Amino acid sequence: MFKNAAADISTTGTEKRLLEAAGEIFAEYGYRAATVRQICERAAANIAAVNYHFGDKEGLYMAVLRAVHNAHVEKYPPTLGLPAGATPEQRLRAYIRSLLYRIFDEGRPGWHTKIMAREMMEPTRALDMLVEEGARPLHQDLASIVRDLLGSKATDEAVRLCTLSILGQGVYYRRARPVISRLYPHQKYGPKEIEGIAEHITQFSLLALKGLAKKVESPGFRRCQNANQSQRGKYL
Amino acid sequence: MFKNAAADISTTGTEKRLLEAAGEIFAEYGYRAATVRQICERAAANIAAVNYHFGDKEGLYMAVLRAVHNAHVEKYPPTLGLPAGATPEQRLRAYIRSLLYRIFDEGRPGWHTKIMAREMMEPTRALDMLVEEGARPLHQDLASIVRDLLGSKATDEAVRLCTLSILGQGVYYRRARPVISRLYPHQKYGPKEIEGIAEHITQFSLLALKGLAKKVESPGFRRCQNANQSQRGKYL
Amino acid sequence: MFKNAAADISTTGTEKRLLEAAGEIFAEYGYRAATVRQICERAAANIAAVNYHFGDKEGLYMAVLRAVHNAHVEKYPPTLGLPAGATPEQRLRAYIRSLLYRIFDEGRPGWHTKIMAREMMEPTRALDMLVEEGARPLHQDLASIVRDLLGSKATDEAVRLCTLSILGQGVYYRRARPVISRLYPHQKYGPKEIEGIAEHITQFSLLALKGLAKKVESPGFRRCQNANQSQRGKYL
Amino acid sequence: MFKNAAADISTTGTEKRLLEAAGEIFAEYGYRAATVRQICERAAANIAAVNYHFGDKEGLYMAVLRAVHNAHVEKYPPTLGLPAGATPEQRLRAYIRSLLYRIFDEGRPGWHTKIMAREMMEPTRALDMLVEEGARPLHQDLASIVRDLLGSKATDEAVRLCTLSILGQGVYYRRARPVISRLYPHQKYGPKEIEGIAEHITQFSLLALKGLAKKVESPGFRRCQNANQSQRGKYL
DNA sequence: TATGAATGAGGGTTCATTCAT
DNA sequence: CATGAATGAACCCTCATTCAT
Repeated sequence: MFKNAAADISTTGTEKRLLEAAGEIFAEYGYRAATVRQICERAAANIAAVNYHFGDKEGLYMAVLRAVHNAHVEKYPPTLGLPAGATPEQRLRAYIRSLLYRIFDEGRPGWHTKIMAREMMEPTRALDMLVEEGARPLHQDLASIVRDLLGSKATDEAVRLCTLSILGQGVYYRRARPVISRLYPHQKYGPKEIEGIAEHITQFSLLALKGLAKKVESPGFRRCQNANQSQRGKYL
Repeated sequence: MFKNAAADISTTGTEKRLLEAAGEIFAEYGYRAATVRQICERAAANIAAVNYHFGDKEGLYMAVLRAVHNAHVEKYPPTLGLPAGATPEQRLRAYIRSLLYRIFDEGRPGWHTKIMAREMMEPTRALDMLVEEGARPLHQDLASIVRDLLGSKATDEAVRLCTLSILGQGVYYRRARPVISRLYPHQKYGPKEIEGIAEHITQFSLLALKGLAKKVESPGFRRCQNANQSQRGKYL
Repeated sequence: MFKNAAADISTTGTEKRLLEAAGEIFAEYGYRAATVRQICERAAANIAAVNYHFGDKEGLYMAVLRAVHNAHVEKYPPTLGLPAGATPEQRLRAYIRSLLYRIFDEGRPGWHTKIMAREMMEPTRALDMLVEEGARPLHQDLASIVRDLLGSKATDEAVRLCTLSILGQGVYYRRARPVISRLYPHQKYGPKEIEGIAEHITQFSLLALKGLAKKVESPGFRRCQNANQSQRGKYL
Repeated sequence: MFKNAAADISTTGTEKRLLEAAGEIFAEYGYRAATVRQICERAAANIAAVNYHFGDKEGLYMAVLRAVHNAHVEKYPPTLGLPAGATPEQRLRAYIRSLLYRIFDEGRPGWHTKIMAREMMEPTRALDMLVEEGARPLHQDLASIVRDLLGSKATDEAVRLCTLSILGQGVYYRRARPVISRLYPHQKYGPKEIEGIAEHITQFSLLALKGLAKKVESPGFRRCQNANQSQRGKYL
């Protein structure tokens, strides 16, 4: 059909510029609102270049996702650069800081977060790949930290719920930014503030996890998870 | 100009059907991708009906937002139906349950959440209204609960961070649903599961808040919030 | 069909307001660009009022033309208010002044000139009426003055050509106003300037007519009118 | 933006056909009433061709004006083909004949006159260009001839008024054609008749100018121009 | 390998007109 | 008599895509 039906390593200059431009524009305007004319213009390429190199608009979008994903894991490696014998607390803090820096990243890998957010809203066929190669490892990394902090008796469900609670706290800062910036107009998000937020989420989550860890060891925790409304009072 | 320049109580059948159809379609496809032709078709109305009743596409969108917002506050009143002397713990639980039911609501008021999510991604001029009339009271309600739980010595910043941490946990279930459902394909979200999630978030947050409340009363907490990396170790 | 298929004397309030509003708007925007909504809005009438009272847009236009024409002959009677024994020179001056005041009239009868100008550009079926009842008498009035000034030996063709030459001078000020105002931006057209222009056209035309009158009486004038290029030199 | 943002010499076949068709249709129906569908149909081009080649309808209109203007000055060069030592009388006659041939031209450059006439009625942004590049030189050419004939003592105002008087006589034949053809239905406008009209206007104007030239040299002419009504009698 | 002219479907919007009330 | 909701055709324009070169 067209040139790059399958993943292809060799990319010409035009192709690179096209990916670059498309990344910016897809991140900024979304898949629908972005136009190939706009992309080609910014890439100083011919209108037909998109169809020639990527088949169609969707092919270009997929290629952008692949490229952005690669750039992302390259800049934010899952190892987090921690020493081998790091404590769960240290690993959690490192994880959260990494997450927040990713979220507030305005540079090229920041496209990843924006495009990911768009995929959540209107999933395309690319979301499966992004989940498998991006989100799942990230979730599993955090889950293993959480498991270490909750203790071996914690159920899988408890680990999952806590994992989502931690991720949710961080991700909210991207998702709700338009609202937050309207609610607190004077708040800035420089490196210092990001560190502050990371520290807060770390503390907040550690306190919760440690509290839960205690409860897990006391009898009745499992029932508590499934408690219906009438039973709820006694746990608080 | 057109018929409904200002808010109008009397709505004809066509107008109602138009609002209904537009609500569904805007929620599903977003403002840009939704077409007036599609909306009119579903509403069994003429193409020109949008122009006649609402001026243009944007006017229809604003009217939908108004209607959806009204239906929303009607179905989920901010009072939460709690008795006067409810404890902060009870109020927090009620708040979180209300939030989650709102989030998982698939019916008409559920459009509110979907449309709100779309506004986050691509804010229109309507977002200001939605924030002022919807998000701000919700934030303030939760913030006052958090303040009660943190104690009077807590700083405004601490209250704000904790408020966002709680909201983030809940909202994540809507935002990340496409990812979560891929990570845990067998998970269902019936009333029982929603209750379970609400209970988890409540417990998680209460443990964290109570832990923080203790720290606030011990000297050094303020420094902790602003701690830089080198100082961080001693708080854990 | 509709109410006013034929000319009707009795006009309700709505009808009058509709004619009034339509006159202004047709004069300003032309038949095509004018919209019935705009007209009805200005007339504070219902949208359907045009169809009810005048059948359709064209019916309204015709009614406007009739009304404007009547108002026109009422304000500018062809008698020009001259005494019985007025000399041809006096009659010519009066005619030209009347013509210019008509042309520069910005009030309601001024619509006549504007609408007439539009009819020239895109004649409708109404033009026949306007010519017969408006333009023809005006031409004939001027032609009789011209005949008196040229003398009895002047041919009909000479009279016609001179008549058109005089009318053309005056009408040019309306037709070419956008150009003239760009060529001479500082020129104003108050009563004083209009008098000046009228005086100029009168002088210019009288000198020409008197010169032609002399030639008519000298042999060879008839040949002059049909002269081909090679013969032309000897007349100048 | 689109292809022809700036003036472009190389025009494809489609572009030429589009200009051709647009010229005819704009001249016939005017800017508003003309539809791009109609134009594209006549040009055997796709609807989107207008957008591609000229940006939008207005861009096409501007391009038509440029093209028509160029064709116009090419066919009717301002030099008029007169020998160097031509007398003012000869230059006036040549000017008027050129004007009339332009006015009665039914071919492509004739669009110029029609479109110019439409611009007068509903000026667009193009009128400025047309005036500067078309009308102003034409006015100035005639004004210099008039000045030669009136003599050096004539005021600028007198020159301007006489210039407009001469132009008005000629232009009237286009503007009022629908009326004139109704008043004198048997009149034809072949080359012979056009020559006759040109000769008449030349004679008419020369006689007037010469008469005025005499007056200018007699004392009191300046007062005559500004004379109010009570003073008018003594000049006739 | 790359271009730019050309395409056709579909976008939102405007308009004069009609019809039940 | 008069209304206003409703209609459908047509408007200009945008878009991703294709094709001959």
